[in-house]
Amino acid sequence: MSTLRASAGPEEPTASHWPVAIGVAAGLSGISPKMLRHYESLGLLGQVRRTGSNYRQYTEADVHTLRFIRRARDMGFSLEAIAELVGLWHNRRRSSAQVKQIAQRHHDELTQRIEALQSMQRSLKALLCCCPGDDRPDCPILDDLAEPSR
Amino acid sequence: MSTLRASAGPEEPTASHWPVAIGVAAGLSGISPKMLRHYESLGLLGQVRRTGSNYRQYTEADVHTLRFIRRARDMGFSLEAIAELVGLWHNRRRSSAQVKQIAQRHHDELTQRIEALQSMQRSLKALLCCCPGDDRPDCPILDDLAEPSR
DNA sequence: CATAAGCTTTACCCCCATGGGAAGGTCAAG
DNA sequence: CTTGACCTTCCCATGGGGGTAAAGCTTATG
Repeated sequence: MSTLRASAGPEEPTASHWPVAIGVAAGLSGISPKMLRHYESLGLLGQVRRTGSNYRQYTEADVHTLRFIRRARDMGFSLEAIAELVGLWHNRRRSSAQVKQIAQRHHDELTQRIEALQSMQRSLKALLCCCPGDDRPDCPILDDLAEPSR
Repeated sequence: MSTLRASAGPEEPTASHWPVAIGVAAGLSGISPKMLRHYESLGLLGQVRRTGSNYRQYTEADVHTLRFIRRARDMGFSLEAIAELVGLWHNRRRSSAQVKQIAQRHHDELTQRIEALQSMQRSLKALLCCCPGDDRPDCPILDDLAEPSR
């Protein structure tokens, strides 16, 4: 056990000492150290402070932002959209309309992706129900892929 | 106009002379030359014949396989699954159960992906309907991303 | 025959979001 | 001091493509 890690329990919601090292920030935010470095390189976090030996030091505010990012990612926002959302979150002169527009755009993209997948699934289902699934080679799935019936 | 291209109309379903060059095969199959080379490097097509000057030559059977691949791709099969499907298609000792298993697995994966996207969309919708979308900064979307209400 | 246009070849770099791993520096405990 | 966990940067891989460039081949035209 290293004192760099959170001292209390596993996945404790609060860290003992601020600022914290990347491993602790990862545990607290639910984002892997790998991704933390990546997000930083993409500018999602601004500049993270460093120790004399170049270790990253995450403040409580940083970890708060990371949790924000994590939840946005869980909703499927692209990293580009997340960067915009974080920017608006930290901007007091934002309008809720700006935020809503980003969210609405993502919602519409989700609709399109869902419909595309559902369309594939409908085609697939139509073929699946015709296939006997037995030991013989005759298979309407392959037949349709070879030359569609339409 | 080059005689390497299909001679009759645009997007004609049959080519004049077999074998054909990659551009013609691309037009006939609906797969870009780039992807034809990529699929070949992945072993989806076996080895394509070459001319003395190293140009690929696609037979009618090759193009038939390419159309098979194209339709499988349109249904969202992974290239790995497509490789299996092509193998079964060309194998007289296959059983339709083998094909059906691959298709069923893909169907289940689609179900999971659709459900994941729908779950995101539900969360998003719940936030969207609470956001006024006006000029003021107060935004329940940002509030929820910052600290989820539950 | 010569040249230009258009095709093909290989070999790169890019996108998304994420993961693995190497090579080397740093730090606390035994 | 050694061990081993942790950190740093950098490269490579995924899937399913996109593009770009330099070079070579083929065909049509003058």
